[in-house]
Amino acid sequence: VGGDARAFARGLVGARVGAIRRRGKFLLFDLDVADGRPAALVGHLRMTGRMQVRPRGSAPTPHECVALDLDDGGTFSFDDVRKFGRLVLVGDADELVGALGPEPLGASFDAAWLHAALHARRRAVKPLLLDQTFVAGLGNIYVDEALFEAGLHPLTPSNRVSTRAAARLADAVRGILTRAIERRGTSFDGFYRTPEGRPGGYQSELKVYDRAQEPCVVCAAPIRRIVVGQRGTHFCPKCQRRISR
DNA sequence: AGTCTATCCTGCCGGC
DNA sequence: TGCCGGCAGGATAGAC
Repeated sequence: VGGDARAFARGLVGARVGAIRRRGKFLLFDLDVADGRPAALVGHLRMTGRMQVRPRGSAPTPHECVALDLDDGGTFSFDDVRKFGRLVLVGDADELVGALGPEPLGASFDAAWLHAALHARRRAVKPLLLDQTFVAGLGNIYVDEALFEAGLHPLTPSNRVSTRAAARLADAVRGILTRAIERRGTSFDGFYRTPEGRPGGYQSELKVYDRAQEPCVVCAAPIRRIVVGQRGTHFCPKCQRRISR
């Protein structure tokens, strides 16, 4: 979308796909090509993007933006209703990957690291967690859920998060992501689908996200919705105080 | 440097 | 009924 389609095609024709990796929310297709051509195809689904392989000659998906014929008879299809997604050729995928923060399910993401990293900045904790260069892979839904689980108000200054609260937050982030992956994602708005075309199941486990005015599952106080950094933000005013313990 | 704000895009929902 | 304004959100460019 918006790029130079001709150059995109020129860089891909004849390229061989090597490893396929994920880093944060990015999908990386390493390309085995020589002579200075782009070395990786980088994809991002953003809100509504979908990638799938359909039989060559089959009907394009409703909002197909890119179709790439593969040599095994399939067609790689990138479909995106809102055109927020990206599919870009880059020379060095490690450049992009290196700019991202640690993987929240990786070994380096733990309570001690998180506490130190939070205290190295002075920013509201929610926008910081959404910053992909701080931690890679967290989106709006899971940040709201993690902050609730940790009992942290979304506007808490990052350098005021206590050691104990940072430990709760690290546990919450890992637990929620692990559970959400088990349930194959969150499909509350009808957009997100698994590669098999089925909705995920985590939406039924959401405790604050999209639950404004509904009772908190812990204390029954009405869940509040505010806007933080242009993002809808949901929290329990009783369970998530501004001062962390 | 670090932090904040506007922008992209379109299907859906609520209000009149 | 039908129309239309407003809302949702990840990343990024540009502003301060």
